[in-house]
Amino acid sequence: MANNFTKRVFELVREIPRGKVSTYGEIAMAAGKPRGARVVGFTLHRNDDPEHTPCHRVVFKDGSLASGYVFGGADVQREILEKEGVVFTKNGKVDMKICNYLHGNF
DNA sequence: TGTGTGACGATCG
DNA sequence: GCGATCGCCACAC
Repeated sequence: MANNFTKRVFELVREIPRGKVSTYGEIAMAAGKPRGARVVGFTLHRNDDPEHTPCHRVVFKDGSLASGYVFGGADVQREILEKEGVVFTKNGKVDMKICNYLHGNF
């Protein structure tokens, strides 16, 4: 992690409790770059500290799971999240109303 | 130092 | 409602 921004991203992701998720956009906003959602994704892709960086808890703003999930695939990611208590809708997306950790946390 | 790229997100047609 | 396009910004080369 070179910048404070990147550092903040990992810090925030690590801060997500079990059974909760967050979005790239929310993390980017919380890290100080409201339009840096893309950078968040790219940063997590680099994944400096996979041991303490639960990137499976980071999803799209609409609740969709990230593409190219490195831990095994979108199906595995959904399974892990369900196991942790994250609620999924019948659309196969995360219920952001319940599980969005940073929702209204600004 | 400059250019290209991408785990996003919003807007346009 | 869905696909295509643009903008954004850190990082790799």
